[in-house]
Amino acid sequence: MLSMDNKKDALMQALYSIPPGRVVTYGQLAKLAGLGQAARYVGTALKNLPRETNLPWHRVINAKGKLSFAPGSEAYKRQKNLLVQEKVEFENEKINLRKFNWEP
DNA sequence: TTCGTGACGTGCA
DNA sequence: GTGCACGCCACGA
Repeated sequence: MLSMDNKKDALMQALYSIPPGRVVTYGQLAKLAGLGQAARYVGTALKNLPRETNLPWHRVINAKGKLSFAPGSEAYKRQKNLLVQEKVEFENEKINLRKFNWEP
């Protein structure tokens, strides 16, 4: 035991618990996974996820309520599309955390 | 072990 | 609202 992958595991579990139609920030997810202020690590971890994954990585946005991708990029459009499909609304390229932020 | 990097966050001008 | 500096954590060379 004593696996050092627990951080990633905890992160993946926290990620998997995010309900559809809701979003959480990188910092929030880090805290939920028990990683403290490791928002940057969350981004790095999600980056390593395969494109074809069952995990709702698209429900993770930054504290400003926006996507952490260059506007117009393929990745940006991909994430936005997935969120819109879940009824998450965009107000001028940004999400209203008051309405869509998930608080467990 | 030390150094640089990153899909980040918060405070302040 | 926008931009910048600094802080945080984990990771790989």
